[in-house]
Amino acid sequence: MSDAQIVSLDRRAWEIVLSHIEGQLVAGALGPGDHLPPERQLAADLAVGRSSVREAIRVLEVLGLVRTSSGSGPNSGAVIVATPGGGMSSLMRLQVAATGFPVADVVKTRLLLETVICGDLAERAAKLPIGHELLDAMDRPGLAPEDFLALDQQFHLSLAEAAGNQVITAMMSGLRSSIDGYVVTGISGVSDWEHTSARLRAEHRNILRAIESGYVLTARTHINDHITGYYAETRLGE
Amino acid sequence: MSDAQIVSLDRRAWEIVLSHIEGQLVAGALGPGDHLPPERQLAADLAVGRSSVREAIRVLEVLGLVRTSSGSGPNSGAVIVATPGGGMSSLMRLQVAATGFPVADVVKTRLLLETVICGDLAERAAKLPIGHELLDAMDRPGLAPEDFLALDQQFHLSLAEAAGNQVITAMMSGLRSSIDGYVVTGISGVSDWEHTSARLRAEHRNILRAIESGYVLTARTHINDHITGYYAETRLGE
DNA sequence: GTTTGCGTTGTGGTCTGACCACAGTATATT
DNA sequence: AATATACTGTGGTCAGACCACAACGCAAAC
Repeated sequence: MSDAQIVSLDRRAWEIVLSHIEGQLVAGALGPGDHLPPERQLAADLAVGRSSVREAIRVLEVLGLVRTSSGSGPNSGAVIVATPGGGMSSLMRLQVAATGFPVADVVKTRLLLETVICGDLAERAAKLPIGHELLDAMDRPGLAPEDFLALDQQFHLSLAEAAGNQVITAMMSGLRSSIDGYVVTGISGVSDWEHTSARLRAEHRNILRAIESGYVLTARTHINDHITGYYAETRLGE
Repeated sequence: MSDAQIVSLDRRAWEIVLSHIEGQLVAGALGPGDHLPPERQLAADLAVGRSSVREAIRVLEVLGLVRTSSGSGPNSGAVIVATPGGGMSSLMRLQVAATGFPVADVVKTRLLLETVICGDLAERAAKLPIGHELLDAMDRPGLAPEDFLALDQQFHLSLAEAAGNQVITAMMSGLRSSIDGYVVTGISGVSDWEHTSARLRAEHRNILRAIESGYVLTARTHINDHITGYYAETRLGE
């Protein structure tokens, strides 16, 4: 069921380009920080049109594998970057938009992953200084709901990063941004934002305390209730 | 840090096209089964070049949102399909190739997700007729290792599908195909394939039995040992 | 009347060539 | 030596021209 790789039996020209680059990646000939050849040269080398090269590079860009910049000098051109978060976000956001991913499934998956993350962190009794900083920032009075949610996202993402699994971190990033629109819209349905945000902040503190104290089950329960409660309040995930 | 959507403040022309289509998706003006306008018309409508439209559509295609076909008639053109598996596979495969995703993290994530899946299925004591069919097919004598692994992949994917979470199913699909090359290469390091495949088949049966009997913890343990054992044998995930 | 065959039409797929904007770099000017 | 200027190479974009392909419609043949 997997696609044919490396061997360029691809029919469309842009797939030839994509396979070629992928082949160089797996062979180690290309890696993070390296520059792709200029589009014109790549087109000439592979005997395809420049537009086909561009389509392939466009795909790589959206998938978070390259960053392109115009101009001249060492910073120009297409550079391998391997930042999976952006690609995962685009993918999930569009899939949710096209109803390929039900919002409820996104919410459930987030709940699942984050519970595991917090359990892992608690088992190691991990210290989370960045988390404390973000929570302090969220305590600022008069913080707009949108800014609060942005910090909230950073907080949860920092937990994923602390867990140290890059795949899960990217997934969490994608999951959150895919329902970001719904989350932001959801706050309009909250009657007393002050009260809600105070509760969320307290729950965050509890989660952090349980993790740093090494209370595995408590951490899991807290994060589970935290997420479940918020989605229940905003009528999401139904 | 999500991207700006819908509002076309995008700088690059292809992003305008992508935003436009995404906007129609979230608005419900486009959905699975619908046709995108012809490339030429879309270019004219949005006042961009056709090549920019093509770049956007190419992205959507790789992400698993549209299927394109030439020719005329109701089957031609770009059709919304929302098949997330392909997009997730491309993304993860390329990220692994570019060392954005360490193989060890992929393996850990798969282990995590599949454990949860089997636990869920066991809680519902789900019946899995498709799983039995696949296992029967894997019992065929003289089956080539590659074919065995293909069926193995289908078996594990069928568990994910049975669990009913489309996000997790897509993730499982992507995770597996991203390390497919390593898995296939790994069998060359197995000294006695007959013995190994017999063990794998037996473990599959045990997993299925535990699930259908509703033994949650047993199912979880079995799937965990099954995956861990295989990766240990093929020296993967190190 | 039915079937067969062929041209028409509209779609994506591709290539070519031509610009533009931009950012470094080299050169000339002061 | 400092500054201004021209040059070069990069991605970004567009326009136009083909091609292959699949469906449709109409006409000819049966």
